[in-house]
Amino acid sequence: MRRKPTLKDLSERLGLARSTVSRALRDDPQIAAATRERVRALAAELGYRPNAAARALTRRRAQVVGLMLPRSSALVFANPYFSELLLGVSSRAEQAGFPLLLSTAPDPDFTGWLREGRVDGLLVLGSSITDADVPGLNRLLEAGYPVVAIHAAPRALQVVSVGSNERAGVWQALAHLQQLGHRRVALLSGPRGSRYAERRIRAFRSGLETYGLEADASLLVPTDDSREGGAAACRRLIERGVPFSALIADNDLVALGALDVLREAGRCVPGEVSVIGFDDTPLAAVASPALTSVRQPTRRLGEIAFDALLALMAGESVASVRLATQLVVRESTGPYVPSGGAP
Amino acid sequence: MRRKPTLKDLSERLGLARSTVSRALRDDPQIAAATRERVRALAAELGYRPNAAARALTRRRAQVVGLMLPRSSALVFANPYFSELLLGVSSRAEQAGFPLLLSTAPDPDFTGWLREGRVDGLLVLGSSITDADVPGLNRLLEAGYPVVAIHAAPRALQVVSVGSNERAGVWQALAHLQQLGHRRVALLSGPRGSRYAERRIRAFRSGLETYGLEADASLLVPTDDSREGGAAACRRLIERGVPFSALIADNDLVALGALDVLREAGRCVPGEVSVIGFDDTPLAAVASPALTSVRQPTRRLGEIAFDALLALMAGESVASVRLATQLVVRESTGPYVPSGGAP
DNA sequence: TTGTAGGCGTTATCAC
DNA sequence: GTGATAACGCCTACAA
Repeated sequence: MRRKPTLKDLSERLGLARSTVSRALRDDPQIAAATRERVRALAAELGYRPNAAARALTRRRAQVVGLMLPRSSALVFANPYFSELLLGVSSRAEQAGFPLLLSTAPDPDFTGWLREGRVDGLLVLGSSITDADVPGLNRLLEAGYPVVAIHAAPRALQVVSVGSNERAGVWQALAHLQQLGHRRVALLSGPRGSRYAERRIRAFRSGLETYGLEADASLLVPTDDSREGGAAACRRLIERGVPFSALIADNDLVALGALDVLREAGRCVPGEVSVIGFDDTPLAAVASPALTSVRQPTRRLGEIAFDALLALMAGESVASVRLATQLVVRESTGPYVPSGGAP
Repeated sequence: MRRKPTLKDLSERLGLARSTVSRALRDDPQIAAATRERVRALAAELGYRPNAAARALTRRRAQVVGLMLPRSSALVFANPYFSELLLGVSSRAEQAGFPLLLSTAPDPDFTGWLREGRVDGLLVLGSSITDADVPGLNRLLEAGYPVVAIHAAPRALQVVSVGSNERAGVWQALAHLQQLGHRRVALLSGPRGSRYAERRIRAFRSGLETYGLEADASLLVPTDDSREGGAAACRRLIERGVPFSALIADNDLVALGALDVLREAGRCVPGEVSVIGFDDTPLAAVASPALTSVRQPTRRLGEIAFDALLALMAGESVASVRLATQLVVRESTGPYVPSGGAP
């Protein structure tokens, strides 16, 4: 592979100093128009491009931002949710001239890229941060490295985060079901023990109380956030003979799994059971019956997260953001009809 | 932000030469075990990490590979197809220790990253390469830069490509329809003029002949590869009164659009019209009726593309690959039933 | 086994 | 306006 041309090559062929050439290429106002043109012409001819590493070394910034989407967390790309997020982030990053360095490692090294100077700022999925990661990340944050968490991160982490108001989302779902007359609502939650799941479970419990719905521990089933997981959870509910006339799933995939099982079991949706998904991914609209789902403004979230990071990198101070969710009502929810199972 | 520790810092605090420290950290066999431990201990204590830019500068490699998924081409992330691809690529990249630099710019600069030394190799979506890009890319390839195209690239480009056998895919779809007794099959193709679409149109035409199906120019409608585009195309077909009993869509989204319109129009699928999608994305299984679709081994494609790139970077010679497609039969195709429209 | 002395390609700081 | 020169942080001969 032929050597790439460098500033030195240009300067020698032009009989100019390297510094002059460098300035000419970045149109420094103090350079004579004539020489600037000479330099640019040759640069174009040789196909010169400044070396990124050398530039990063002297400027002390890589002009890259990192995005960590650990595969472990919620199947990443298999979940359309992440596509949306990536779309939001990447569109802004592109505009700002910061390519994205992407990691999907199951067990991510949150601090490495930043400390190596590989990236100037970092976007992380808050839900993928474990308690074990907190001390390292906190040290980094205290040292002033720009980091933004997407979705809520552990409380102990002093990080700027950008997310949606999940509590309100859960309540919107419950309010809708209550208005339809439902009283026994199941929750197919996320993996037991994940902060993320716990948060929604808390929201669910308090919502039950607020809306005067029945609280019953057997209505709460954990899943692994996949379609199969949703199916398994729903099956468990049915096999145990737990009466319920509506269910809220942790995401649209889980809801689809539940739909599969309800169909198998001959329970009509929404005739006998109402189903609500979460995230309002493209799958929701395609499903049959089309899913009522709690929309998170995912793409917007990605955009806002990137903008926040950029501001942090510019030394501005930035506050965390919580966007509103919205219940998108489709065909999978309907009025409560007293019948066989539910009392 | 506190200065990051460097080799110099370590060496001074240890009373060693920078080179010794450097070697110790990369466990050079020629370093005394004792000093190695001393060095590592301090490095750990200070949280030392070698600076990526400096390392890239001396080693002449960035340890990064680029992936260009131009937004313009087929809606990128909105299409689950790309999620799969990204999943394949990133899983391999992760293993190999090469973070991915991602570009989604609508008008990508294919050669920039490579010439800046920002990446050591490049994965591009073949379908996004325009004829205008060819000369620049060819120069790069001749200079020995490692590039792999995913899916077929322009003929004129001497690039290694990894794709699936789309021709065979189209033929599989046609064979299936022929066996079911269909004679008039429509094609909702990709954007007029895209190489990609032209390729499939050619495959379609030759397939019609091979399987003895009716060739009729009015059965060929271009779309923009979106759900709305599919709907529009199908609507056009119906409004023009073109008789058809089956259709093949350019991708699953387009097929969904067609499904929407057929339902509106009161044409039963698969009773009156059979529909076949392309790509077998997760949407296909969720649709109702579930879509028969031509599966491309998309994730595998991503893996293979990355592996090929790695081999190229290692100086090995690599051949292009064409993987087999597979027709996944679901509910949207059925036997031809003579009736109203189709002769 | 360790140290010395460049060099990687760019930018920034002085001079001229 | 332009030219030397010294960083930036690491690596690799070559010495010792």
